[in-house]
Amino acid sequence: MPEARTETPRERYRTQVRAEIKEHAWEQIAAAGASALSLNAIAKRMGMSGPALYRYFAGRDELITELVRDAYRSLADDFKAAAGSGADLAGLAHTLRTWALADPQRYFLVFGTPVPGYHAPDDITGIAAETMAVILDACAALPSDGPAADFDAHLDGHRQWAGGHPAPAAALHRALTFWTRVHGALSLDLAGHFTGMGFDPALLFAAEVDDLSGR
Amino acid sequence: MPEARTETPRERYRTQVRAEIKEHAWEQIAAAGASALSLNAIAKRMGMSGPALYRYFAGRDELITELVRDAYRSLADDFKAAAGSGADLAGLAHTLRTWALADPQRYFLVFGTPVPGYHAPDDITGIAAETMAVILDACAALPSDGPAADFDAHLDGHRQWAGGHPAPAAALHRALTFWTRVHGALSLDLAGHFTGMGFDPALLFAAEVDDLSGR
DNA sequence: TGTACATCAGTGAACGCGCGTTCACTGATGTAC
DNA sequence: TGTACATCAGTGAACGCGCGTTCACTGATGTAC
Repeated sequence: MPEARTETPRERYRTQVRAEIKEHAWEQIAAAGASALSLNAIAKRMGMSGPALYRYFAGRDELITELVRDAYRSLADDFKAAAGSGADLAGLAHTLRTWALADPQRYFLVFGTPVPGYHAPDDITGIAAETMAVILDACAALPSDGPAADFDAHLDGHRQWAGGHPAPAAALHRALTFWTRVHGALSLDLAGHFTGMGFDPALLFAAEVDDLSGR
Repeated sequence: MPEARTETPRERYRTQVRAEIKEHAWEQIAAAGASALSLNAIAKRMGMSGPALYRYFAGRDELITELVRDAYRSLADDFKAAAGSGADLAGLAHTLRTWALADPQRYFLVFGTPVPGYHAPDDITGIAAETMAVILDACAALPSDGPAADFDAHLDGHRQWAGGHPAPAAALHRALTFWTRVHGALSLDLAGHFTGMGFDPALLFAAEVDDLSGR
């Protein structure tokens, strides 16, 4: 369709440079953590002057927010793709672990130490909800057995976070449990708290996933 | 005993000022995170000039390492005190949660986003081992039931991290599981990932602890 | 008890650095007639 | 196809800031005789 609003060369260039800036930002974060991210350093690596970046981002804060958004987006997309390929809860756990190991500092940018006073924009919260929805689906698909925990009753009365998902309370509970357990094993591993202990963190993670799926 | 080597006034003053510097450092970390810790800012708050702090700490890095060490120390002491008062595994979980909530940024200094390239001194690893020993004792005291997980066999062959603790593999497994689950629920909570979701994070934590203790 | 000396806490100036960000400007690229 | 103009990417200088850290120095506190 020739009438379709197509990108001008300038626009294409703009989005390409923006992407390149982000790539360098990620490299810098991977190397020294998010707090060491510097616009000037990025510019230098790209062979341009510092102020040039202000053509593409309003400032450092906007760049970081954009990186956070991209990180959430990428995780949500990975989850949806996994679910689309028929992944169950264990498959989602594997997806999260792979995503985290691919770039630990990206993981920590999202799930690590919060900066006091920072609040994520609303649309980012929305992307996080997409991810949770995939988990909820997977939990609802599992047979719910065993005795109901005390917590289940509370969840039944406080389920707005599930965005209207019709899953039974036991499934909501399992979704939250999935989230916390998987992050517990992952974050301690990535933070290096298992190094030198001798056992294989991957097996500990697998054991948690087994326990989570078959109960 | 009058012969006991007693502190000179100067030594007392020194240790007191060192402590005061650390207190201001913790306040600053609580307010803006560890990456915002600044020697000059601490000095200003104490009404002294920046270089004065170099009488007490070799530099910023030494101060931070000392804070990390104190944090580990304080957690290990709390655990030992709890165990000494007869706390079981659930009691230890409560101890950890209380410790974390008392100063979330202290928690994140120890268990949060790692700085790439930083390695803690050996004595800190030793303090962490003290904490783990308390957990292992509590796990060994619990009746071990249920079927052995695949992971247990691996742990039996890789138990040097337990420091010679004679607990059976199932107890080792439970100790690690305790550690990861409790951190999973805590770190997501403290990082604000549950805010606005509607349910009570304390109840989720309690549900995890219940599951951990009675199985 | 008093004097001479050593110790040490704290100061102020200075160094060098990198940061985010603004501003006026140049030069190339695209658009309109 | 060519000319006039608008758009916009990128530069270089500059501002103000706070940082960690060093250095030579002052002045008070403690020690030895």
